Amino acid sequence: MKHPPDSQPDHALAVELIAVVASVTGGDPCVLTLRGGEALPSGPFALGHRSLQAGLRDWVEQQTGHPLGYIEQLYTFADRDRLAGDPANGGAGNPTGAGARRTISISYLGLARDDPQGTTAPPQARGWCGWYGCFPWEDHRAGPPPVIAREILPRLAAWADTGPEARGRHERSAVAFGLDGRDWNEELVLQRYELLYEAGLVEEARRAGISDGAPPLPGRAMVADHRRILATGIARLRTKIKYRPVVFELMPPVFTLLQLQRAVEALAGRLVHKQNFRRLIEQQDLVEDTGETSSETGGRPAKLFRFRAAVQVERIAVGTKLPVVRS
Amino acid sequence: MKHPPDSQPDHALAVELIAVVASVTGGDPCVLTLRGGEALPSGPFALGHRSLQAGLRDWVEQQTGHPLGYIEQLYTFADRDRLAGDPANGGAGNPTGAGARRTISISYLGLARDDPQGTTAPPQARGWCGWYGCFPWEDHRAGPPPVIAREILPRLAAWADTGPEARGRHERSAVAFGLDGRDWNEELVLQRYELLYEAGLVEEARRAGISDGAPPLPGRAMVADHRRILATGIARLRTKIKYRPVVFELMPPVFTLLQLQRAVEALAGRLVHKQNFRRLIEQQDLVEDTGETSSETGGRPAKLFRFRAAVQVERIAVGTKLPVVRS
DNA sequence: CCGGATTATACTCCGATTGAGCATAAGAGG
DNA sequence: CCTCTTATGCTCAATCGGAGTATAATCCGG
Repeated sequence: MKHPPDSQPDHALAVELIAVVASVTGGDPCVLTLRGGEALPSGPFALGHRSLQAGLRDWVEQQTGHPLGYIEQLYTFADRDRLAGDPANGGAGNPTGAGARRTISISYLGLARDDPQGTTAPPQARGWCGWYGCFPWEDHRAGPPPVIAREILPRLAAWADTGPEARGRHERSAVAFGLDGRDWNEELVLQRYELLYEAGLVEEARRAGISDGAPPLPGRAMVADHRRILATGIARLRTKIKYRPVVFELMPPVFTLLQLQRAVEALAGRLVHKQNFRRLIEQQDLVEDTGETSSETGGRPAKLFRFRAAVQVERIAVGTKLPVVRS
Repeated sequence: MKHPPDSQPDHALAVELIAVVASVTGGDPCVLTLRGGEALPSGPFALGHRSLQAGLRDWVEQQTGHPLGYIEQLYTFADRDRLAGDPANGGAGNPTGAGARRTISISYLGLARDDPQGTTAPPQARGWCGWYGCFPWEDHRAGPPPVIAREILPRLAAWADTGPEARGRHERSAVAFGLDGRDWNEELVLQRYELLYEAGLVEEARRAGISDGAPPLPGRAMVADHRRILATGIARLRTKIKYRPVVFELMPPVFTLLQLQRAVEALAGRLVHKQNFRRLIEQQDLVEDTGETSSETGGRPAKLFRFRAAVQVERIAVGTKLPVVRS
């Protein structure tokens, strides 16, 4: 057909599916992991799979026992040196030259409810692992984490000073961490992680031979580039909750507005204005009153709401804006 | 390592890179194609490629001679029956069962300036092919195209009536085409194409055995599922121009605000309010005055502007909004 | 039974943003 | 000079979004 004759299937290419499955348990955002937080669920894409989605669901369910609800494709990774230094990939003994076997990872973001059906085991026992254990600098719900001012900023500044493009490095740091009067932007999860990687402040960078000499930052590392994929997923979710009603995929069937707010705050890593949040939810008709109330919370009983499923279809239509002309 | 023993590389998997490269020529949005609009540039991903992006650039440049500027990953396709009935894939003689060879297509969106350097050949001769030739129902700059009311809506309605889930089909049609008092949403390019495909109104559907009996809608079909991939690219670009200054990648180094507006309108497929558009551009500091003017346009000479490159970095920081609390 | 403490929910206020349009400026062409 | 055409400046009202005040229900300890 249309390709040159050297287009035979390349036997050194492996295609794998990998999942970032998020939930909120006990007020904290979690991701589904294997082996106590070391790795994301993943498995090879096989001919038997009807589609990428189907294959992904199979693997996740098989490896973790959790059925998935909503899923969406995240990103496809295939850089030659993305697994550099990873022991599972041959480690230092298998440097990243040509001829190495190449893995293409197609990542998905999934959302699930943590459903402690019958079990009394803690979430960790069921594979859930808190995000902020991997990214301590991302949780600003109680103000900026001290690690930023105490460790990250000085070390980033030192790194920026050394480089040939000091100017650019300083600016990227400033944008990523909201310095010089800029606002903190919770969506820049991936940019921050990649900056820290480049600067040699995270464990994975040191595996690849990049380090600033000091020990890595606090924050649990993961196998291969799984932490980068997780960062990609978190970033996507933080963006998405703002224009599509996906939070509800993480909520129980019935909930109070404060519970909903706490879930959003957990994901976004920052606090939201209570009254304005309620106004936002209500004026968009996202929820409906169940008529019942909950008095679990200590104060005045809260109304219980349920998500209006009809919204799923309607809300597809809300775009962002351009100064269009009507006629 | 961590996967079951059957995780050997699958020799029946082929990985291809495929590009939707957009530009605006003479006021109309175009995409870079091969063979007069039949196919998008594409080629197998090879071990020699440093990264997906690098491989894509190689293929596009080799096949079309156009160097790429901005590119971003779009989506990865691998459904078993996405190439159903495509002659290049074995056609009807190679039904889509298991055992068939499987192609994974990693698609990218690229932006390029059409640069008629030296040539006087028309854009088509250089591989550019107007979007709206493929999607006549997407161009609303001169009002809703008549084909919608005359052909699409009646046939969609008929299709919706027959189905078991008539309710859902009608609602999806209404959302996609802005019926029943809803607004037209130019971002839903992919939803519309997929709806028309499901309803059997487009050529590609008939290849796969889906048709409503009548001849396909006007609009040039493409090889395999390239038209779907193009729809994905257009949708992404229409979304993206609203929150990231990517239009400038399509503009000459110096331009008038009206030229800029026309480019945006070409992409969005609808007209924008002139004065408000200017206000938007200026208040975001996206451009700077060059001091020169152009009198090409027949009326009062227009100031010439240039894109402020500094914005690229700054604008990364603009997120969407949540009612956050400041402290 | 009363007075906090605690959470829920209703409303108000104001500045910024956005949609829509009017008015004026500066050329070209007759 | 008059008219046509495009460019550009400016106004006005409606809406949105951020921030805070006020009031309503509960629980709990005394």
